[in-house]
Amino acid sequence: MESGSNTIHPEDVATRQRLLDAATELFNQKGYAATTVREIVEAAGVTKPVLYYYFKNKEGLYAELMTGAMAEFDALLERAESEPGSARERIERLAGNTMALFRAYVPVVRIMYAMYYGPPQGAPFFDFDRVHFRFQELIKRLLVEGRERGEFRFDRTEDAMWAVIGAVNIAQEVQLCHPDMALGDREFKRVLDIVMRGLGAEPSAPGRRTIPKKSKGGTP
Amino acid sequence: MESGSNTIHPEDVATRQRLLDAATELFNQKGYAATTVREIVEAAGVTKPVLYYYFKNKEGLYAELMTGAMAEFDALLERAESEPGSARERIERLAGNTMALFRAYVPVVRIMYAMYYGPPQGAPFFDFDRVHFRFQELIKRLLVEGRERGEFRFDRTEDAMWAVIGAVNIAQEVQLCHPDMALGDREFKRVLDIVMRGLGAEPSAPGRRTIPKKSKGGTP
DNA sequence: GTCTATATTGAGATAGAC
DNA sequence: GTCTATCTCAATATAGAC
Repeated sequence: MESGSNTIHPEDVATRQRLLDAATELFNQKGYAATTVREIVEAAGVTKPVLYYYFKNKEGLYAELMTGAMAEFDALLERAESEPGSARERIERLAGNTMALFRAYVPVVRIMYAMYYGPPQGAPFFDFDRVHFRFQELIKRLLVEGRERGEFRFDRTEDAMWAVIGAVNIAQEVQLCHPDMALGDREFKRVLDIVMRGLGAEPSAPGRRTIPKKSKGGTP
Repeated sequence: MESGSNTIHPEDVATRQRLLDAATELFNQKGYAATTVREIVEAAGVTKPVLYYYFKNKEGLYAELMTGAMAEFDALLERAESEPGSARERIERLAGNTMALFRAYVPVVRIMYAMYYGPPQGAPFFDFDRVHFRFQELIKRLLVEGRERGEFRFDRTEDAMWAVIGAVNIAQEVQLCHPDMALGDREFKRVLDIVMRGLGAEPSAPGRRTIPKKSKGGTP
């Protein structure tokens, strides 16, 4: 302030981040409602006014956590809308990136799950469903595109969507609840490949090299 | 007591059940911790001592809800251990029965999810993971059995298991969180069929009537 | 202002009559 | 089996000293 500097000092971001981290930790341990501002600032090694400076209040801090993570996922979906590659490639890339983001945000995601499934805690509402729906719609579009291109073969788009999302979803749940048995990138890819195969996709040449068939679906 | 009757009067079960129902409703609305005994008994139209008569206390009532549902699922798994049919049939039956049970217990399951994901609420601990693991193990065994019989074709049992469980899991989540778009028996079966196909299973003759092949895997 | 001691409330739990 | 009346106890609020 006094120095008139318009740069962000390392201490600023560090302090801000320490508050976010401390809040994340505490919200996870005791829940949002049971966590007091006092506990957060003590854990972050700052005083109350610092929290009210960076965030409006406890709700603001919480909102920052939620919107921060959701915005990243939104951005991921945005990018995924206009990416090159076959439908299958795009679905697998989207699913993989989703998992990577999920892993990076596990502590925040825990809070989201607690808010979504848990009892009301007086926290401001966030529409966690919105991004899920957007994800679903994108998957559906990619599936339809893939079917039109002849990559996939399925009757109902909804069914195919649930099969794909089921794989992503279970990988997320295991990551969240049983990190010890979490699926790595390769494991997840293999699970997704099972679904892809179920959707009539060609084997993705893991190991053996196959020549892509030119004639498809003809009479034997 | 005085009549010496050993039959259970309709009023008895009704009262007990009303308490369970009222508690379920309230635990869902406000969470376990925030729900008072007074609210439960008022909602059930009885007085406090009635609750303490049928259940030891609030924890006992809660425990009854949890163990009741879990016991049913355990029984389902028990039965599924020794059932006839192909591996695929058994998996599909198990998955279908699981979904039916899930639907029947949705209100109780909501409480379980809140306890599992939500903040601590001072409720007694229940090992919700146990039944999941048992379910996973059974699925794995059926998958291995199916592969040995030539019904399935997959490299790693774990991958196949996650693909199957992913389908079951997503069906449950949609049932729980978006009942309006919940998968019915037929829809769920179709999603599972996609996974089965991914596992190399033969198409399950949906609609058209096919003669079961006697020779399998032979050269065409 | 802050602190401690006391009051008040409200929740879970029980005794004993009917 | 159910009720009325009561008890215990912990959290919270508040008064009043410092």
